[in-house]
Amino acid sequence: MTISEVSKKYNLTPDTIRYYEKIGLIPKAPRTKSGIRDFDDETCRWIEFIKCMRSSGMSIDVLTKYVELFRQGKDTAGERKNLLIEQRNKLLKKQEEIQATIQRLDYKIKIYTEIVEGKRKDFLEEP
Amino acid sequence: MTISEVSKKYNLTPDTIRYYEKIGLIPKAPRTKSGIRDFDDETCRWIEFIKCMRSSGMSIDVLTKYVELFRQGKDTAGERKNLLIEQRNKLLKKQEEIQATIQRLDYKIKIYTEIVEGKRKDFLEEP
DNA sequence: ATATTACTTGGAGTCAACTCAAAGTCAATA
DNA sequence: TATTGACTTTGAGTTGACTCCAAGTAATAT
Repeated sequence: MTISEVSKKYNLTPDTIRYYEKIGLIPKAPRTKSGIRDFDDETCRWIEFIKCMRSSGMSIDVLTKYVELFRQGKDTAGERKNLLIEQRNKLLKKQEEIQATIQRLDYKIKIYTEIVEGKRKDFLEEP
Repeated sequence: MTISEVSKKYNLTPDTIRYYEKIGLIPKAPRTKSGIRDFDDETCRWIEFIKCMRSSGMSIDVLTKYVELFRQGKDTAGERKNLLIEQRNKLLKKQEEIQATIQRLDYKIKIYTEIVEGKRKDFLEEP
């Protein structure tokens, strides 16, 4: 698979994919004899994994650490597990923050609906 | 309230609060005769509101837009409502992404637990 | 009266995560 | 054979969101 095919498949720009490879966030993709990247399944799985993790806001720093541990082999399984647990906890916290914000937005949207429908004229100009 | 008091109350640095004021993310705080900020309740409520919205990852750009509409008065209530709805939808999407990532992490953590406990020796070195 | 401390400003610097530009290579087509 | 288009690299530039610095002022403590 060429970089542009992978780029379409995962909706990442070729530049981003090359950047991820450069910083060690995904393995170095195999190359054709003329030096062009020819992505194999394993590299694609890494891209998909990284994309999923990044989409939740996980930092590149943490992910490169994970990838690095991975490359060091099975002895680092425990450390990788701890890293993932820590990140999961961060995501849970983030989820709570988002939940709180959504609830607040729901309330404000309700108020705005009443205002817009003219059912509430006593609107205090408050955030 | 001085800036350092507000800073402690909301766990934001004074620099961040000044920055928020400068870019119009919060109203200009009242000043003492010697020019020092003396935050009132309304400004504090804005800070708290902005802090909550920012904690969910909402962009400064969108929030300044909201604040700007707010300043334009009640005619913009409909537009503000739409803006909030759009942001709520974004947060819902983000929440789903995080949820998907957490589930994936849960699975991986389970696998890692088995590996660490020696219950799984057939581990394929896959992301 | 001087020193300390907390504030003020404008502007520069930092960091994460891309994103773009320039110059070059290679395979395929007109 | 020449051009086209997709790839390559290195390195610089951008964006968002702060964060820090230097120089200055004002109120308070010694």
